[in-house]
Amino acid sequence: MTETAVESKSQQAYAAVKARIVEGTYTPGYRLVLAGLAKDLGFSVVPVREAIRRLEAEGLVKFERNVGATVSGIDPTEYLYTMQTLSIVEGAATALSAPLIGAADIARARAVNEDMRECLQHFDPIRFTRLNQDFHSILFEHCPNPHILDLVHRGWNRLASLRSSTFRFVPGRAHDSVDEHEALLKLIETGADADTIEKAARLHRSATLDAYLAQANPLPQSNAGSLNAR
Amino acid sequence: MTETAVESKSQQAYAAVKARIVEGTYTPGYRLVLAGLAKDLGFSVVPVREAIRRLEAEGLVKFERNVGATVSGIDPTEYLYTMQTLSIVEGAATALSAPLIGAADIARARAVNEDMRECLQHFDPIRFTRLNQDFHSILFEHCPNPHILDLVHRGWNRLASLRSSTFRFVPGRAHDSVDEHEALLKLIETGADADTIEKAARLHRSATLDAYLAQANPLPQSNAGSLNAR
DNA sequence: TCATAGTGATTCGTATACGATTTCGTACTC
DNA sequence: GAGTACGAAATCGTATACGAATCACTATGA
Repeated sequence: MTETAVESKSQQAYAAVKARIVEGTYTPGYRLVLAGLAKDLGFSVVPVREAIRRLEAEGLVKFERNVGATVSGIDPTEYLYTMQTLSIVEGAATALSAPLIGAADIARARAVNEDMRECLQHFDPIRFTRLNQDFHSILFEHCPNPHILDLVHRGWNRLASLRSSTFRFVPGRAHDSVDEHEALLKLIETGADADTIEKAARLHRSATLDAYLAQANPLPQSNAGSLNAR
Repeated sequence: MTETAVESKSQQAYAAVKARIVEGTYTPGYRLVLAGLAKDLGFSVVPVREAIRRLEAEGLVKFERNVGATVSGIDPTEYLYTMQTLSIVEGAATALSAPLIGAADIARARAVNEDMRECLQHFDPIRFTRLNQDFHSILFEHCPNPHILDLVHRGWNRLASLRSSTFRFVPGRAHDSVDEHEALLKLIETGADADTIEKAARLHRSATLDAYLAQANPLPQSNAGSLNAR
């Protein structure tokens, strides 16, 4: 009883390290030493090791044999890959979810989007990003295919760990983003077909990516990142 | 020197167990006992444990806390999820690869497809499935986004471990499949736009899924699995 | 006869210990 | 003065050991 139901130490270690990465205690490049983490958390190295390997599988840390683990950096290339992948799986997840999204969900999403619109005034990239995630979560969480849903979560996790908060780099994108959200809601509300919704959701994300690329790399590098160009 | 460069034991254990699963030594439902595997492979349990967790992350085995691991079964639902996910990521990977596929690749793919066509006579599902993977590999391996490519590989891995070899269940599908391959090649050859290629690749796979569903479940269950259904 | 509590066996979870590998600093030689 | 070889420190990789959780079986009682 007392229901300790405490998760395994591997699990605890995983959650703890992940939290510190996402919250920024461990910045990219930070060296994760097994023994150090173990002593810090009060565990032995074995569960910590397992946690690190899990984080590696998710791409939050890089691990090198006989050398050690470091927190993954904001490699712009990685960011591009992650965003592109996310545009595809999130688009699919949103399209699959659409038929299962009820009026209540739409209302909640719309409320969140209004918060975002307000947020545009005294712009706070962190808060805006959080709201953005809330918004999209409402749209894709009903996805009936757990594998796809898992891929979406992984993508968001990576973005979070990259601490990019794209909107910090491209504040101008925020305004368009809010408008696109409303358009997306309208599509879902009116029961648009899956293909249309998928395309809209995908474009919404790759537009953010393109905005980032345009800002990071002045030359208009065609559509290196966009799959839906044309 | 001598360049043992031997992989870590975790890695060896991972490869060994995975091979046995794919090749069918360990059939679905088979119970993977850590101590047993360890003694069998000559390692200690620690590396074996890590290998199992990796396989779990890839979905080849199911792991339950304090209970143990078993080889994932041919749960039809899992098959559906995997195929649907693969249709999406493989479609995207193929579309992204298309511009990078040269004439030589096309020729190789076409040769493989001819083998498949021959194979239709004295039908051998195992060989046909292998050729099928070869064919598609040529089409998506050039994908410049490593994340997406990784997702595709994982999907194929799962299918392999499920040992479904769909064509064993739906031999009638094989003929159409070969024709669709040729059509796909033509699209790539003529430089069709990414969206068209993606759609074709996706449909090609979901058609296989639909054939399986139709066979497994006589009643025409609308489009439970297909995202591109109209 | 069926339900339930108790007991033993099996297997996982984690700690500790030690060997293997890499890295970095230092001294030596050309 | 620059480059190389050697060695010590740091860190990972794996083995072994023991505690904890789960499961299967049996005995007991209603």
